Amino acid sequence: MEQLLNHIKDYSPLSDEAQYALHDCFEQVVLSKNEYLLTEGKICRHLFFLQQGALRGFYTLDGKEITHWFGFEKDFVTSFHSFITQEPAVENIQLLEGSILWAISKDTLTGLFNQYHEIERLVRIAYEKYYIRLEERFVNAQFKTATERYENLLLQTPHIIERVSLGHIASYLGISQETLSRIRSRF
Amino acid sequence: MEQLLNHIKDYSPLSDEAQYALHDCFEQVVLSKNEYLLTEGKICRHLFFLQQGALRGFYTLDGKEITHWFGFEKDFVTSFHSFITQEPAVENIQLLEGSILWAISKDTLTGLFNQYHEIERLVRIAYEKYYIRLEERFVNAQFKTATERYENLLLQTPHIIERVSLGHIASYLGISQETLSRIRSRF
DNA sequence: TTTGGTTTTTGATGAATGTCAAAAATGCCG
DNA sequence: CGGCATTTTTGACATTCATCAAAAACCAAA
Repeated sequence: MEQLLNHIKDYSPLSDEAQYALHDCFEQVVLSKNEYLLTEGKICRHLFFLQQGALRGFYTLDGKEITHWFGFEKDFVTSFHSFITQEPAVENIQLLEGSILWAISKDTLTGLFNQYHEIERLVRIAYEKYYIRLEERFVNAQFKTATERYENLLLQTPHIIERVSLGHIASYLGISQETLSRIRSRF
Repeated sequence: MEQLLNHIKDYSPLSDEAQYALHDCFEQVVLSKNEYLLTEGKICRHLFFLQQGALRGFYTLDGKEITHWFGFEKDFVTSFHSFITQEPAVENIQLLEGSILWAISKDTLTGLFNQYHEIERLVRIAYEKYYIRLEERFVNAQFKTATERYENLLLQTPHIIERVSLGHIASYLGISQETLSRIRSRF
């Protein structure tokens, strides 16, 4: 929980009062490898903070699993579309490692927004960071070659390689496992 | 200006007071076709609401222009990364048609956030919509074929076809102009 | 309506990447 | 340590798409 509160301070400073409120509203969730945080068709009612561990978001297309994002330590994770719209999720969230998370429900968060302007600000600022991150991924996806995408991954988040299987990384980069293997073999 | 205030109400209701404040803080900008709202290397200090017209965001890569987004009526537009970080923009924003916009500076907006919780909420909600929109584009970019991306464009925003040149659309879809021409020729 | 510039189409070719299948390597558990 | 399941690599081939070049269509201004 301290990790969460400390991390949050990097986004925007919070009054003690707001921090206490947050402290009271998050609940710990512990899951082991391969378990699911969310499955397709369910409505995602919580936002999670990943304190320790790793997970992936994936959906199924033509019988194949497409991993479109990973979550690691200090990431906020949820099925964003479902969480915001409260419609059924199109994706699954699966643990890649045993993990410790902190969960807050959408209703509770909405209540905090009403009570604390500063918490809504915090989320506004967090959104900005996540938007910029997604923008970069988008530009990579659309306008760079497979090799460039892989090099970029090595530069930006080298730790992924050690914790995630080749197949999942290939999917994440939008290329086949075989192609990634070949790219890798020529450094 | 009424379009702007009306549009904003779709995101989140606002008190009269907050509406007056917004009204006072936006300034009209009128530009003609081919003019630039922003050029690469400049810091983007404003957020714009596009009341009437069309524009594109593009950057240069290997001597070629890559159009990565379009703006049309009722869109909020800015160079997001530059606007948020106040670092030099990597992109250009160019008018595709003569347009009417409303501009607010970052400082002014920040001031409004401090004064009106409800305006910060409005922006938080707007971010959610824009984030979901970008997520969809990302999935399209990374995991769909050129043909599927074009079909998707026809379904979701058919009006683009009539207002934007083939070359710009091809770039936006991440494919060459020739390939788009061929896709189109076989319906 | 002619003219010149821009945009779009068409054709030929090559590079990048996907698919299928099988072999090799790795890792886990008894 | 040995065996089985999973992951990764390798090979052959097909497909998609980019590139280059040229022709055709379109459009706006004189």
